Amino acid sequence: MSPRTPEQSEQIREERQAQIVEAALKLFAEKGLHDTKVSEIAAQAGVSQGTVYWYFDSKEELFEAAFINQFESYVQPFFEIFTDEERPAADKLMDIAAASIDLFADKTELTFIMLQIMATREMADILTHDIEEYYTQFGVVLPPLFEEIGDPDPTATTSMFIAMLDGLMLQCLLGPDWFDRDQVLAQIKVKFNL
Amino acid sequence: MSPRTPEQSEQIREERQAQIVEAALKLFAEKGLHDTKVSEIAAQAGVSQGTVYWYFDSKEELFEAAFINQFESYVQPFFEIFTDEERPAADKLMDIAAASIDLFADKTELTFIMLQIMATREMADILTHDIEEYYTQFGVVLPPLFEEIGDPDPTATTSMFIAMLDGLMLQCLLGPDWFDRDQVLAQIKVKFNL
Amino acid sequence: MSPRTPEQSEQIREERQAQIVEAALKLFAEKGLHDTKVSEIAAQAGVSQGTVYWYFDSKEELFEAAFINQFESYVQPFFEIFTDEERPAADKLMDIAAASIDLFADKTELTFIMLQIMATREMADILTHDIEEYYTQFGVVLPPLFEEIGDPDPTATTSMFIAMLDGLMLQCLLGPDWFDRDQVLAQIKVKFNL
Amino acid sequence: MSPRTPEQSEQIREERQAQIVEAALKLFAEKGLHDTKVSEIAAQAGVSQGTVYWYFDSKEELFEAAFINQFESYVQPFFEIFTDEERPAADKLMDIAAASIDLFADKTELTFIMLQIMATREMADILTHDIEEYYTQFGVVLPPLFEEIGDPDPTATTSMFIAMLDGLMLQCLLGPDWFDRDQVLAQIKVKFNL
DNA sequence: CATGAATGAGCGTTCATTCAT
DNA sequence: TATGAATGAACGCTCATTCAT
Repeated sequence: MSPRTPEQSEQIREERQAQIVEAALKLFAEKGLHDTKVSEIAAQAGVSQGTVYWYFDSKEELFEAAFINQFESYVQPFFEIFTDEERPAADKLMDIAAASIDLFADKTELTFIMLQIMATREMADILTHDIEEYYTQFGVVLPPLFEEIGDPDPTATTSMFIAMLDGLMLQCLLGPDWFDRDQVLAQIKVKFNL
Repeated sequence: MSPRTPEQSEQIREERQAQIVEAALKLFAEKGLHDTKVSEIAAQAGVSQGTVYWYFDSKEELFEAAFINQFESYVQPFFEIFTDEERPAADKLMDIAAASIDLFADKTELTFIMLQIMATREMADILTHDIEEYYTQFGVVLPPLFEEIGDPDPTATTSMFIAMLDGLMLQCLLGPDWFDRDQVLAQIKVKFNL
Repeated sequence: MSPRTPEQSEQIREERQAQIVEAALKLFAEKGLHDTKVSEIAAQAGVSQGTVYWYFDSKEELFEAAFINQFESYVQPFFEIFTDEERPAADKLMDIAAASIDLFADKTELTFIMLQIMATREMADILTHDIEEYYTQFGVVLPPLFEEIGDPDPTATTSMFIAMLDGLMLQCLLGPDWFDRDQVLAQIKVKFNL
Repeated sequence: MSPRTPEQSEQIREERQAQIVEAALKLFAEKGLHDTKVSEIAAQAGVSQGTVYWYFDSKEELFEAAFINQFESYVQPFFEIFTDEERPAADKLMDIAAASIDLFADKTELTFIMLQIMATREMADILTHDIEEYYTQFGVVLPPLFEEIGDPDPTATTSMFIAMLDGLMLQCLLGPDWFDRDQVLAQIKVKFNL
């Protein structure tokens, strides 16, 4: 009956937020921003509608929060690979390919949401910006790696490489059986001389 | 004085329908199904809201009609390449790559809409089905071509090839400047031995 | 190819009008004024929507026309009985009862429409007026007949008598099997001393 | 500060629902289902349109709810008379007649709505079913009563009796002055030997 | 006379958001 | 903090009516 300590309060806040974000992520991925009702998110999260608005100012903000929150953990693995000084370029590139495929298969929900953002020109610019930055990073980091392994046109090859990974993402989304992970990785190794 | 002949009626019907589909396509691509209001489509098409409903039973039906209508002309070029008996496999594959890139750049609107459909799991199954069929076709036609040019693993290579083209589509959508068409085509030629 | 004579024109007019009124009557009776669309009436009558408006200024006018048109032939039998000088009062009253029951069974459609009019307070006053006049007529004509046969309270008896006939109408509408025409007529004869 | 207790919530729910049903009943009776706008019901009930939909899924459901809700209290008096073991048959029948007339005069609104339901063939079957059941009850309970008082054809007499009461209902609806309650009751007593 | 395409006001319904408790 | 009742702007859709042909 004693009032909660600030720490407890904080903890509750974080738990509730996480609950709501998780619920939102699931439903947004399934049905998109507009077909997901706040009431559904509340129900899925086991809280009332009012509570959703206690933690987020609007549905859109919740969407952004859900996206950004997850996006960082999404991008993390790549930056770890990028910054590993020791590993040879060829191995790094193979690691990126593998990480990419596995990530898409794992974090399907976020992937769907990314796609939704890209599929609509007028969607919140912040998000589009985040995604563009992510692509840009790849565009900066990858060419030197391809150069290192003697690729004749590192820029174009980078485009192909990124494109291929993104395309595999689409195939993942359509269904888990569109390609064989290991066979495809093997061919990537061959085709890109890794 | 006299009522319109059936031919005139039919012609009017087709014209109006085309107007509306065109307007819808544009707006759907820009803003997605939900953010596009029927009133906007009507205004863009230069007709009244009621007229939209004279030709289509619902906004959703219009979305599907707009999609399917365009989808066929979208897919056409590929089937023409597929069925050309004379052309060597390597050339066909290069033609497909070029056609794909050019198509995405050309028919941006439909491409956006396809992406929207894929980005939402619960979207009209008919449409998803159409798209899946399209992918399946590629999965059937391409492996023999890669086999013909001596590729060691035609299935996996096909996955890579399709993925790459789709990924380039995504890059097209993000903006026209993400890659250089000709350089990338040149690298495709090299990497896939075409 | 020669133009129609005025007589032919007139005949066509009347035929068309009759077609439309008949169709309207049927649909109004089934579904009521509001649930019957003009397009349905047109289809049922085998003409275009525009044609309906060529003959009637509005849906409401068509409703009234359909009602009034039929109402006269509905009321006719009663006035014939009323004005037959020769027939004894008791026989007249039995005739009225029989005519009433048979009429309700016969002209079900109009009966439904009358009921709809009565069921809604704000319905076109003209129609309500017609119906009230019809009741009033009965209220004027019947008491003397009951007086003639020595009824102690002709006014109250008239109310009962009319009410009973109307109530039998309701039973007719609910279904044809709610009462046995001849048995009920026999009891009317007994109860009202006819 | 603290959220409402479940009891408070429940109470509010019931109050609001009653408000809305009452408003709906009034307007439906006056103008019928279609001519009554949800916005009008909301205004009459002193709530917003949204609130109407918080309590009822659709206008039609509200119509049914309003009807059913009231129908039970409508029918109640009759069943009390039916089940009174002591009272002689003749008295029961007179009670029924009196109760019927008074009910129609009292609960005019529900009576109008019943009539609307009966006047349209295609109206919600549940409601028609309720009304039919009500008639059937009378058809079961009344004949033995008439038999008890020595009526020669209890079935036919029952039809007449019910019909008369319904017909008086119609006269009530047309206006309060169409008949004199006590005089008519007196004549009923005479004619039906009660 | 007749057609049916076109109109647009109007209504039912939804749902993000607010707020009293 | 949390609830869920309440709000009302907004939108999809209907359909009586009009009008060019």
